[in-house]
Amino acid sequence: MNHWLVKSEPVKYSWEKFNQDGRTFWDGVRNYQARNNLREMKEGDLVLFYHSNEGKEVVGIAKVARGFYQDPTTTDSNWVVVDLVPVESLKTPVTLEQIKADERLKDIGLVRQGRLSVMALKREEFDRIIELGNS
DNA sequence: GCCAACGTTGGC
DNA sequence: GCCAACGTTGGC
Repeated sequence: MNHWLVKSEPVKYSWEKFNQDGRTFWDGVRNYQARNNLREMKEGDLVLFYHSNEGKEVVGIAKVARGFYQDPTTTDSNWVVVDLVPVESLKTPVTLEQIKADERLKDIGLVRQGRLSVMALKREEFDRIIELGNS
């Protein structure tokens, strides 16, 4: 199983809204690197949900409910989406500041490649963030 | 609101 | 195929 992190601006699509919806397709990715990551997501993979711009913190855990398929919001076959469902909220959100300050997390994609909106996480990184979020 | 980082586009 | 110009993202 793989681990991922996706970003969303809460103004556009927040964790709260996601939980109300119960399920969503992750659209709007228009970057090849992010798209390639979407294509590698498999049903059952776990995904951290990060709020960019406002909050700047990891707020919850989601799960891939359906692997990639054509983005229904465009006819351009370059772009795909995956279906996500919420799993649980972190007890305390893990801020970007905490991540940068953590010896084990300071090299993750979120810090090194700030603009990428869908990225892979190592299991250790994923587990560490969960640990911080539940302590 | 500014700016750094970085991806994309287009001229040559 | 290089590189300058430009656009977008996201932290501050």
